[in-house]
Amino acid sequence: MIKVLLAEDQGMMRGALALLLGLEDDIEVVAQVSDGDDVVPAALRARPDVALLDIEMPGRSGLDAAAELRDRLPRCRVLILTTFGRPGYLRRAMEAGAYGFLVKDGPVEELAAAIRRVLAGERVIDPTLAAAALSTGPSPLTDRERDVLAAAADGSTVADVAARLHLSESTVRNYLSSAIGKTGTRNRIEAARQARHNGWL
Amino acid sequence: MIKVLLAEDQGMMRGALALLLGLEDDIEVVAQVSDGDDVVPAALRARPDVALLDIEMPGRSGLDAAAELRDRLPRCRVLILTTFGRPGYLRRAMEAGAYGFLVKDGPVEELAAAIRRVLAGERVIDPTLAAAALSTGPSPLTDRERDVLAAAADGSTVADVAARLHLSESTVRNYLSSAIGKTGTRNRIEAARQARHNGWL
DNA sequence: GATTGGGCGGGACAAATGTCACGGGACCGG
DNA sequence: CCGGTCCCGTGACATTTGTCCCGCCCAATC
Repeated sequence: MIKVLLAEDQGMMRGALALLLGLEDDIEVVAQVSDGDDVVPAALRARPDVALLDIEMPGRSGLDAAAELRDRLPRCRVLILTTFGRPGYLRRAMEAGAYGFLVKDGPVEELAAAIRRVLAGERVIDPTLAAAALSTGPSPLTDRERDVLAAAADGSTVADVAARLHLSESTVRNYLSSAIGKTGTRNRIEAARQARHNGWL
Repeated sequence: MIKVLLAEDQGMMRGALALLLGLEDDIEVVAQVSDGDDVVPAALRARPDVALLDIEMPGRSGLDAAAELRDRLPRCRVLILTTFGRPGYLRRAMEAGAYGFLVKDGPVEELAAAIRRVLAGERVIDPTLAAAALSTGPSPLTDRERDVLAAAADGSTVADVAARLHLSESTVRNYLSSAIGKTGTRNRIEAARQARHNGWL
């Protein structure tokens, strides 16, 4: 019996997946959580063989949870299941020690198969996505540029961002400018879109 | 046997829901589509009793599809199933003749129950959401303001928007300014966020 | 020990953005 | 017919944003 932990914030999705996985003879869902912060505690209690993690969740992201799981529960294989096949997400998932990376677009049948393959030690990654991740390259943004861009993405003015990050306005403008330059875009909005699209935020 | 059409672009979600609904004794999924433009043709072929529609899809939105279904297949009850409980979405769903409005956050058990209730002529709406929709009020934006704001939301400059909508730059600036004023925000980014959040785009 | 790159900030400038006041035309309901 | 509202446009203006200089400090690296 393969013991699976399921981390997914959308109730209907989580319920449907749990039900669906429960139909498999060799799979048992031993824990369900809807908040990123609950992943590790639940895993320590339930000791799953495979953790199926969404990335976008309340609390910490599935990527952060994956990294912590690798340290605290190395026997548990992590399988990322996400809506967006962003290159940067895949890269970060691999760095966090994930064994597999699935997008929610694919057919449901893939899921149980991926769980079995991951448990067997195989890596499960969509080849198209892997190619995209490699061709896109790692994020060109420095930590600060990323922070500033993220802080400005919601419509905050330069003054807002400066206050929130304890920087001078000049500094904020400079970081935004270089982020815009590195992303090859024309303004902060396009830069933020681009960075988000690539999974750099 | 209740015949259900399922329109949802995310493969895994669609597959899981179909499987799940298939487990119910009195429900049969007679059609599945992943593109908004396929909804009406598929419905005309399969003649479902209930259409379960996502809003955000490639092709036309589930709301538009709902409106067309009401005209072309009035016997078919529409049930909207969406990720975001935006007040404007609910409002538009009702105007498009939908019988129910579910958010994907809720438990899966709700789904089959909602289908049966909708078919019985009942309306299915989350009370909290209904209250939010009423308190938020209808969109204050005129059609043009909405178009311009939507066109500017992706980082396009005023010149881009003007060219795309065949307007003068001055006009675009004026519409943006009034949209910003009406949403009570400070710039186009906040205005777009606000409008999107309320389901006004 | 010198070079490089990142973090941080200043100043000055052009361009884009947001605001305001003001027009005209169309259409609709009272 | 008149008032109101939306559509579309102008011109002027203040503010914000984006760019390009410059500087200093620090850590890693060669």
